[in-house]
Order: sequence, then C-alpha cells, then structure tokens
Amino acid sequence: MKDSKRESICSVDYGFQRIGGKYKCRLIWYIHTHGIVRYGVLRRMVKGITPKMLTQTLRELEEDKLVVRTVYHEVPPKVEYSLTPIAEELVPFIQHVKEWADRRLEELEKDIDPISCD
Amino acid sequence: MKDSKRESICSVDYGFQRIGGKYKCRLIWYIHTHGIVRYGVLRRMVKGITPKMLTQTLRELEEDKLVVRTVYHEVPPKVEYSLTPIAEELVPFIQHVKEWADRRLEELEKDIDPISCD
DNA sequence: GTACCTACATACTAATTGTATACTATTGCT
DNA sequence: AGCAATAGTATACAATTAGTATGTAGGTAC
Repeated sequence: MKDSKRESICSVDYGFQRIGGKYKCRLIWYIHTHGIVRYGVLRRMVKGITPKMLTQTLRELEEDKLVVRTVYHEVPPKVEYSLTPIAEELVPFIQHVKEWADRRLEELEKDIDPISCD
Repeated sequence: MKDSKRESICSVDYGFQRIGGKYKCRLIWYIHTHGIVRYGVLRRMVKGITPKMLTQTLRELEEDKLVVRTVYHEVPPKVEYSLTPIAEELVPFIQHVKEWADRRLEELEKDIDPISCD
C-alpha cells in the first residue's frame, strides 16, 4: 500500500480506502465472529485466499490499527489476530451490508446458493 | 465489469463488490444528499473524476439497480440520476463509515484538513 | 537426518482499475 | 457559418491490485 493511498479527498473516500480491497471486510468479519484467530485458521476460513494476500491484507489492517497481531515465540510458530476497538466499531456496518446483500441474493434467486459467512 | 464479478463467495463479498470501487460510495452519497442530480453536476462534485470513470461507475450502479438514469430527449442533452430504494438502504451505513472516518481523521491530525463530503 | 509444521517472504506475472486526452452528436444562438 | 452547451465515447496508456510459484526458518517427531 502506497503512501498515496493515504491522500483521501473526503472522509467517505478515506473510510473506504481503509476497508476496501478484496478481503479486508471479510477478514474483519471472520476475526470478529471468532474473537481471536490464528493465521492458519483464517487461511482455511477465507476460501481461495493465498498466503500472500492473507499476510498482505492482515498487515494493512494492522497498519491501519484495525487488527492486533500477537506473535508467540514458539515452534511451530503461532500468531494470533484480533480486532481493535476501532475495527469493532465497523462490525455493525459490515453486518448491515451483509444483511443487505443477503436480501439482494435472496431476491435474485435460490439457485446461486452462496456459501454463508457465518 | 466482468461477469466474474457476479460470482461471490459469500454475502459480505457480494455486498462489497456492489459498493466497492473508487467512486461508488461517493457517488451514492452525493446523489443521496442532492436527491436528483445531473451528470455535469456530479462531474463537478466528484473532484478529480474523469468522464470515463463517472459514466462507467454510474452504469455499474444502474446495472446493480442502485441508481436510476433518466434521459430527457432534449438538446443540449439532459440526464438525471437518482437513487433507488435499494441504494437508500445503504445510505445510513455509508454515513456510519463516513462518521467513523471523520473520527479517524480527527484523531490523526488537524493539518490534513480533508475536504468534507457534505 | 530427513521430513514436517506454521507463518510467512520473495520474485514474477496477470488482471483489474484508473488516467489523459481527444473526439462526437445535436440544435439553438449569434 | 461557426460556436456554445451537455452528456457522453474512444483510444492508449499507467498504476494498482491480485495471483502463482517457490523458498525459508527453527524446532520437533520419527
């Protein structure tokens, strides 16, 4: 993520730069529903994500103070992720969008049958 | 926007695909605060947007049934955009993010002084 | 001693998204 | 005839974002 990304024109822009991207909100949501999650668990939960994207996204969230990364100096390595209060503030809104999306999907048709995020 | 965009893995994913992108939420927000807006007005409001991106984004929003495009067959041309009830459902949540972002920006520092979206 | 575990790192490539700039159509107005 | 106004299109290009493939560390179990 470049510094230029920090140059927002307005607060709507700023906000969505922080939670945009392919996986950010899904990660926030998953971490929220589990409280504290290990890297490997996230990797299995976020279907299709590669380790590179997972690490990259988590680092960006950490930089923006949305997740906390706790490293246990053990072997094999253990790293846990959890949400900051700042990120928790976003959870209701992610839930709102999720519910909105659920209604849209329901309207569309039943044969798409997307996998639930719960 | 490709058809693959329609292939969402979960509803969080689905939701954010519909409102993600550099300008979508800003446009929804601007149209909301003005009710009915003409193309040229939007272009002047959304600082820095190019006609290509504006048209493209509006068409995507229209496809997703978030905005309504009304063409008046006059010369010079007149086209008005307004939100659908589906998009209006998203407004409180965009406002939530906007307020969240305002708090973040305030915390960061005063010397950034981003332009308000109101 | 070698395979295995977790949580990455690195290099490269592909796909998507956005920018810059120029151009069009239509008709009233001067 | 030529220009202004509006809502775009077209084309080429640049930047950003995502994906693939492979490698690494430092122990532990066999």
